[in-house]
Amino acid sequence: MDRFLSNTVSRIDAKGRVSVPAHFRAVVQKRGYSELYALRCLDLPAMDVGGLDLLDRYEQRIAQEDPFLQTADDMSFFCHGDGAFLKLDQDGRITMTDFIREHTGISAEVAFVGRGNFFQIWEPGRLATYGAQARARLLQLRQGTKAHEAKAHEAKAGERSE
Amino acid sequence: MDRFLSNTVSRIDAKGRVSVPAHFRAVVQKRGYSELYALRCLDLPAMDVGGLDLLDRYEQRIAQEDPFLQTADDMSFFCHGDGAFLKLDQDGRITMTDFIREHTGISAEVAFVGRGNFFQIWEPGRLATYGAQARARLLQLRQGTKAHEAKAHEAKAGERSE
DNA sequence: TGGGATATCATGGGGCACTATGGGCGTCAA
DNA sequence: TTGACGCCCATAGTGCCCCATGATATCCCA
Repeated sequence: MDRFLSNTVSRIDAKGRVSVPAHFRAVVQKRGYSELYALRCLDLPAMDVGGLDLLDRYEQRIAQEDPFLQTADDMSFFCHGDGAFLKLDQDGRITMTDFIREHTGISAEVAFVGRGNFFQIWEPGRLATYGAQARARLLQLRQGTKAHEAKAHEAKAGERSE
Repeated sequence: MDRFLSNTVSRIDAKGRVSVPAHFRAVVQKRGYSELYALRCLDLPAMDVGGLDLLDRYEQRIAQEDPFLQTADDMSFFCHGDGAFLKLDQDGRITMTDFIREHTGISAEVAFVGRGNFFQIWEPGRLATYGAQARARLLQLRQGTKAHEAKAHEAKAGERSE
């Protein structure tokens, strides 16, 4: 399968390196990504990592903003900002740069989270917090607890009922 | 028959492997699943396990959302981040990874529960508790009203033992 | 109808290959 | 020189392939 799935935590070694999970590396190869790009998530303390198509996704996102406003430019600067190119060494490890650490809060351990077409890098603690929140939101959606919002999503949400 | 039916408990061996019940394996084959997709249930300490169509359904559902809104992100976070592929070894066994154990509480034994188009994996004790509660709810439903809530409470109280 | 032969299953374990992880060393630039 | 970085190797741990065993179930034939 060629999708990034599941999540793992690995330790950063004394030199600041982390092994990218073997399964993820396999996906990278299967998808033919010759290079990995890491971009700062706009609204989360995480990095999005993927191939060149990841850049397209961000450009679409930014294109949603009014080009006459400062916002679009800020967004672009923020997430493209520094060199966000990740190089896999020959043992399949990447180096956790300050660019990554600053944005994610990563220090000793890294959580890799599959997201289908790309994956994310998190500080494990923050990931747990965010994950719990995301689950709570989904549960709410499913149970249609919030009368107003639920209405809007009702038709769609009936999906997962078995 | 090509539905997952009934339930079984099997032991995990010293290497962390469990045999998937032969009957389930037959269904897997009949349905042409080449890989198994496992997903952490949103509100239960269980894993849903099925073919790739299970994942496809989620992805199609996500595609209906605005990809840059939080709902889409939450959904992807759930079905990709909390999902994994299970590999059947050639003896029809799967390995109980920490990924599964953490969510389900599984340690020494696994309960396989048929659910029609997919099946579930539980820690046997928790399954028993949950089953009792489900039966209590059904009973309450059949008896028709909230007038019998007292009864339901009684049932729950008797069977909750965590 | 009973009893053995056969197939299938659950379970255990050996062993190889690969993965994660640590560390040595040279190179290049500040 | 020092520290960041790339390249290389060593080692323990894990996953996965393959085979062996005993228990059950199924079938066939006397």
